[in-house]
Amino acid sequence: MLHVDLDQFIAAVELLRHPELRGRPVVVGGSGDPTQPRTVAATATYEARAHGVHSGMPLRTALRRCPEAVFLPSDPPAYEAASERVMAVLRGFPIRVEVWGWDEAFAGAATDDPESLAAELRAAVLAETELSCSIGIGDNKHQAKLASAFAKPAGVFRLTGENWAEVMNHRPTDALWGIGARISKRLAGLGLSTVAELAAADPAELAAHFGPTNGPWYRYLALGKGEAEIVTTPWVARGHSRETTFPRDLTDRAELTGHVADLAGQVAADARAEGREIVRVSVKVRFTPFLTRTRQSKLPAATTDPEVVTRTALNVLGRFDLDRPVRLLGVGVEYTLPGESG
DNA sequence: TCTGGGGTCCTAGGACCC
DNA sequence: TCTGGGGTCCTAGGACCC
Repeated sequence: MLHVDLDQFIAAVELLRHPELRGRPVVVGGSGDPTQPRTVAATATYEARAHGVHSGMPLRTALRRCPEAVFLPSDPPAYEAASERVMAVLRGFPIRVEVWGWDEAFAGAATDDPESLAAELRAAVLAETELSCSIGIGDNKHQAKLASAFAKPAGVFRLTGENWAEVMNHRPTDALWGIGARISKRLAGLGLSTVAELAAADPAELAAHFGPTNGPWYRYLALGKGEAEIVTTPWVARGHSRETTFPRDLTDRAELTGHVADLAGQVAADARAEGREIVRVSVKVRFTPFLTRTRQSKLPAATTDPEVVTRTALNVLGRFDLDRPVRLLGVGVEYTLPGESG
């Protein structure tokens, strides 16, 4: 099992289009206007990171920290196109490829020498797309995914059952793929701070604290286990959503209604374009300063009718207390899955 | 650091039914 | 009404990931 991870993907694509910016601090995000409030960086080059800028940072903060940085707008179609070229290169090899977002893929192959295969994949991707990637080798997706991070930049690393304990045991639990800051903190509260401690924990006690599925699963992760099957068929989306953070808070009822109607129209059009039927509509409202609430409604029957989606979204919006300023509105839908009846 | 947008899965509690 | 024990559906929220 291999995990292919493009190095600094968005920044690398932008530098291919703007070679004159190589070596300069570059920040990509939003419409590229660093004075726009409530917009964050999608990525930052190493030169910008040296000034303390990182992805997720508000552009206005990035501008303060690095006034000489070049700010570029985010251009998803360009990243999509670059991703397609990379995946096409991978599919040219006699391997099974499972695409995992723009800049990642898992690959399965029967080989005695995964390091050589990884080196060939890296060389081919670089030669045909000018993009650098790192490759992790593991017994399963979890191990391969962590290994590719250790391989960065532009390298190959192997993490299997053989060296798992040696490489991982001393690390904090949030080093595992699927355990974030919150769970890691709760685990630490139970005296489980390292991967080794979590691996040795009592599954029943974990289940009591984190639920019957999640608790024991965390211990599995600490033991280096994980999904090992490559799925080459395209992913079938469960649903789809659209949301907007407004540069200034909204308070006017008619404006809120208008935005929700627009968003509902978009998700309905998206569903139609994908040929999917809608069974549930949800509305998300983020109040100032940052309180987020959702309400949802199951439709009496699956539909593709934009009018039904919009009417339902407006109904759901009506169930909120809208007496506080609103900074974000979102509308999401859930689809029927193939094989389910509408 | 006044904190994007788009996803997935799990959990808990209430309603309802037998 | 002095009120057991499920099972299922639905909703809201939390956590994680890219």
